[in-house]
Amino acid sequence: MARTREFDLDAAVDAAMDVFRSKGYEGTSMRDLSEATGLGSGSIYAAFGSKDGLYLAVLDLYRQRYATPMVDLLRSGNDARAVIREVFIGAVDDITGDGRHLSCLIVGASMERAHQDVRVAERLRSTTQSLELALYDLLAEAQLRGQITTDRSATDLAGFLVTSLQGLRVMGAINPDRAALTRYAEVALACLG
Amino acid sequence: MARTREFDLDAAVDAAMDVFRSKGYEGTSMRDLSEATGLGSGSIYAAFGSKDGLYLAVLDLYRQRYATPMVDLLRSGNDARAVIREVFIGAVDDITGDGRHLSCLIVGASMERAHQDVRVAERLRSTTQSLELALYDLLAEAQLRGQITTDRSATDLAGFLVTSLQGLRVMGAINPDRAALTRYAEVALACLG
DNA sequence: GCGGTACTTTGTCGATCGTTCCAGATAGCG
DNA sequence: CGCTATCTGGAACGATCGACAAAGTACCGC
Repeated sequence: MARTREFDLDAAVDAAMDVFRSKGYEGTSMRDLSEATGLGSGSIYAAFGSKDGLYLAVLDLYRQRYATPMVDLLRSGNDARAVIREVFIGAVDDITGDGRHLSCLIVGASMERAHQDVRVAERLRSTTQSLELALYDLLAEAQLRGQITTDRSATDLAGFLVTSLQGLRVMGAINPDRAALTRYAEVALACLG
Repeated sequence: MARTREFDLDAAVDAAMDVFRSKGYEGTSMRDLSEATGLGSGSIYAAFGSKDGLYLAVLDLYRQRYATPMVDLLRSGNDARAVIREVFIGAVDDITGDGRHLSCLIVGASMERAHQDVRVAERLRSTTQSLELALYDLLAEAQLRGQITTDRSATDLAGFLVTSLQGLRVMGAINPDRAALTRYAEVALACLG
């Protein structure tokens, strides 16, 4: 080994995340990424190989930071309705959190990149599935305990909830009205019976 | 006056729509648009002024073609639950219709353009609002007739349904499974009580 | 402290970006 | 039929795109 890397790789991915979230994939140039990370383009290419490579790294960090904690929360063993509400409220907070207009990378990638890059599509499917699965396990047990409706299968309810979450992200991008989004989320929660 | 315009302006916007829907705004080049419309770039700039101008024209055509009929259907005076189901089924059909991966321009614009172009943001808000309003009128009357739940205000139910519709578009982009999307839509409809 | 190696920086590559301009073609008017 | 205003396609613009190579720099093992 020789000279050590001077910059924090994670910090660079973190900085790049903000850019991709606010400008999208195609709307972000290597120059934008250089400025945001403080790295020369050479360093970026050495570390990530390409713009796509950096984007994938950003997507993975995003999943690790936002999707994984969500799944963990759902699997924490607490009351089903309570944790699901917590997840929804947390999502609304994310959406309306600051005025920096940082849209959800998952939804953005779904619209812009899923059809162009199979690696992105795989990650999106994987993320969605693990979220659906965590919800399914939670809902199925709650159904057994008679805590929520059995009119619909746990599978359908789980998929529906994820759909609602994605919908909230879109609505929030159009009109970031926290009170309204919260009420919409409450309607979705009420579907659990 | 002298020479008249030779090409069909609407047809050009129509052709451009497919490109923007499959590649997004930033991912579409003027070359793509020239090829799709069969026009030279000079003609495009003469007719629309800029890439943004053409995009706005495309967005307006999209609203006229998809959003307006939806509103008309909701205002047709038929049974609330039936027309709402029809709207949702129609949306699922759109999403899974062909294998050409044409994503919803409204959702795409919400994610990619709403934060960058105020004219786009205005149109998105206007479209969403007229859809919500049509749903509100329909739901409020159905509530009076005792056909749907009064646990939630018609306003919240309307917003929730639009949110679900947007969510279906996102989920469809990740995994265009018509049967699954239909079941998720049915769960949303069941929320009407 | 020295050689070697990995990392960083800088400059630049050809391609392509959105846009503009121009020369030729064409249709309406006198 | 000639004139001319307008439209057309394509050439060309400067800027910027993603990507890369070479040169400089700092660190490790010896």
